[in-house]
Amino acid sequence: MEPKENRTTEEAILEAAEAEFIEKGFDQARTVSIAQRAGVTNALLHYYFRTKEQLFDKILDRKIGLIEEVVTSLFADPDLPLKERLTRVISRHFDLLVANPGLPRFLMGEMHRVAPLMKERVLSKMLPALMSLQKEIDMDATHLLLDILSQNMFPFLVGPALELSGVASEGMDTLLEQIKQENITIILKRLGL
Amino acid sequence: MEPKENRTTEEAILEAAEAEFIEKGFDQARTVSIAQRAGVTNALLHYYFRTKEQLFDKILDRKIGLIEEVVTSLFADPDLPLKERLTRVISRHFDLLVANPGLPRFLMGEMHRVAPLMKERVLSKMLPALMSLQKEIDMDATHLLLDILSQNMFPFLVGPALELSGVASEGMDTLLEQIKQENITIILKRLGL
DNA sequence: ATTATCTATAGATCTATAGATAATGC
DNA sequence: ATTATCTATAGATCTATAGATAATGC
Repeated sequence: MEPKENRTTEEAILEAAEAEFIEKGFDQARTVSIAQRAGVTNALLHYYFRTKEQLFDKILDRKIGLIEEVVTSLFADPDLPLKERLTRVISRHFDLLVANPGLPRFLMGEMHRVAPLMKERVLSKMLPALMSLQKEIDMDATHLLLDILSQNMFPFLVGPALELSGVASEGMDTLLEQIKQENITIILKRLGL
Repeated sequence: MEPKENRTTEEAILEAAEAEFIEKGFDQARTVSIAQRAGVTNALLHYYFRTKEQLFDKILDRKIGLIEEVVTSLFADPDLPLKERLTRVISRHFDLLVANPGLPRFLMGEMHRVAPLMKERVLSKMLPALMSLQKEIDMDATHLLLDILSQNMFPFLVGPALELSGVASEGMDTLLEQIKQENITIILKRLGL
């Protein structure tokens, strides 16, 4: 048959792969398990994506795209006051993490694979925006950006440990909202805004 | 021969294992590679430690011991003013990380294995100290502790990415000292100290 | 007559053990 | 006569491919 534009199978594999990779990381993820989740034979996975690594790269690419989007949007609207722009960026990034709570752990865990792609895509695209931001603030702009990302990511990294500290899942929504506001306040305060 | 109290071989394996596990994590670590580093056959590794997992647990135990030590020492000296105690704890913990820069990534990466042991050992031991601390501050004490740990750990987690932001390794010492002081300031400021 | 899918399996990679031998303390 | 060490390999586990067959567009 001709390329039946079979989004269904291909997408099913991609979705299953995303879930599996984020849950278990590259090493613990099993191609057979991914195929199973997708409801296909593992041979099909290789038919569509050739190797486990190529499949992983597709997933990683998507995820980095998400971050890229948020972070660069941060530096759009140069007319908006600095304070508003920062608030927005922090807020959007945090919301992204709420929607993808496994992302920080995933990225950290696969840092060796992530770093090069991250460098190529995110950092290079952001350089001009960072330079312009640098004119508006005292501290190092890259440092500030890293601080924002890290401060937002941390609660998700220690998620499992958070349960330890006895946070019931009912109060989770309000707790997250609280943390978000705290993060905004802390960053702004650091800049004297 | 009788148990020749052969610390040399056993310790060699432990040291090699520590390096390998911290570099590569449990999954990527190879028992053969560990044995090689230690200058012995991999059969010996199994002879002394039975399984890869048991060897790993030995290493993990040591590392958690380090953190436990610092964190609990944090709450010793109840006579010292709060500000001094916190400064000490943050400082000691940061120094520990400087001496073990791979530790944060390792712990995060193996969180599933780490969490239970962490809970059992560190948290339970710390509970009384946390309760007493709670009387002295407004915010949640556990939250504060997590903040301290996370704030200190982050620079090491994003270490690879730090290189990206163009930090030369010559200035590393002073940079780290700077970050440490910043972290202290930030935490104290948050408590109004 | 090209693409999609399946079954079966080759091949690679690792952990762990069996079994033999060397070293050492009693 | 017990412990330490070596060589060789069994066994488990996964990825990836070969080769056959079913489905579909031209």
